[in-house]
Amino acid sequence: MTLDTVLKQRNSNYHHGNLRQTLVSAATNMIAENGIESLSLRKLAEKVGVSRTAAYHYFQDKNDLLCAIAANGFRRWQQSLDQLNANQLPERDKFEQYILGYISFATHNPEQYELMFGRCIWKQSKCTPELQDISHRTFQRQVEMIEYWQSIGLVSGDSPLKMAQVIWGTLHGIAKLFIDGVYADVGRAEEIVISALPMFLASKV
Amino acid sequence: MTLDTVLKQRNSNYHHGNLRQTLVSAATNMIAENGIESLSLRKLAEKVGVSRTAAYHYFQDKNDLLCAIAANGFRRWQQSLDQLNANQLPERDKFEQYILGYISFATHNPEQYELMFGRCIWKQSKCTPELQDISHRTFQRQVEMIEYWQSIGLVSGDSPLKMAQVIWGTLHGIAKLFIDGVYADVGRAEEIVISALPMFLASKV
DNA sequence: GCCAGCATTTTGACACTGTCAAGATTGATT
DNA sequence: AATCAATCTTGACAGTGTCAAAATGCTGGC
Repeated sequence: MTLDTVLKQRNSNYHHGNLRQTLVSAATNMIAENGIESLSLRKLAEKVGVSRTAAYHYFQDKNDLLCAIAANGFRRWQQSLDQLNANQLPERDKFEQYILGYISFATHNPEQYELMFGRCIWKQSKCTPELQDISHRTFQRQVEMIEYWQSIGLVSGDSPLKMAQVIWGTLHGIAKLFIDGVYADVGRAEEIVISALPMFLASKV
Repeated sequence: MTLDTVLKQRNSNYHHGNLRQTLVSAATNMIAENGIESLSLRKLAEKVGVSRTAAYHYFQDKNDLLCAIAANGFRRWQQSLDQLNANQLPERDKFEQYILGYISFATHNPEQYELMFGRCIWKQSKCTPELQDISHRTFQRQVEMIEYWQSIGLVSGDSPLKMAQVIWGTLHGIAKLFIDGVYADVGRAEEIVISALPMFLASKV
């Protein structure tokens, strides 16, 4: 596809060029601004400059689109894990960075986070194969990281798997209490999670 | 109001008698069965045998009704705390019962729990004065209980308030991961939270 | 160069939702 | 018995997700 083909396609609404990706990113912006519940396919279509049902050629339904947004979130989260592992830090600091990174990701992308880990998609267990796949891999990876930190004696607990689930639970819970507005001041989330850190560590240093 | 007045009111739809309470309890049942998102005022009205907009005489809008359900949830939760405190148990066992009770309440009333602690009401900060009041009292009480357990050396941590928030976060997070279907088998929630118990305790017994 | 076929987008329609304004019904009070 | 206020209903409107059928434009084969 040549450049002017793309440009020509930009002008006409027909054969938009990359409507699918445009829809996903526009939708991601819209939920970030006004929340998941106020996203409608019609407003999205209008924003993108396309008719109300155009999205149905790329997504089975609204849920399918939301799954795509969530999957993107997992990709971003995976990248930040890669970045963390690339650093040559002492494992204790890595663990701390992991925890802070989790809270930071959640509080800076609350709506995407909700799609990734919230009831919206998982409860009705209407989960795209793509999302199923990447989320499962991410969960797995998370568990393995914590299991590793436990195996080197950094993290406490007897059952590695259970401890991983507990730690994840703590991070998720603190994140959600702030994100959802039960606790008011989101800025305090990191502070709270730092105070949870010694709880996880085998030697309370 | 005499008995036959009530009975007469039962037959006619006009002057139902206690429509407000009927609506709340019917709605509570409906969300328990099919989830919050599939509750509509119209289906509710039909179930109760009343016209679509009848509820608007008792509730400002749908959110107002949901707040009433949440407030009821807090009342129930307060009662279970009363019951816990009435028991003459060693404090360690009380703490364990508290934790198990929390998870049990959440997993047995997932939709009501979501209304009490979830984004649905709090995020848009559209919170009834009644709900504001009782929820605030409950949060306060919860914090005080944990602060107490900490003051007698049962629970670890330096800042009592922060530790209370961390513990609550952990319970909330584990509950929500199961409730929302991120973790599959809800039955394992109690098992997980029990494995988190030593993490909270000052002496790991 | 043109046409068939295909991918892509639109239009029309439907059932469903929350909510408002105006009217209807009924029990209680005078 | 008449009036009033509380209570409930009807009608209406804009907004939603989604389906079926039609319209549009690109592309490969002649």
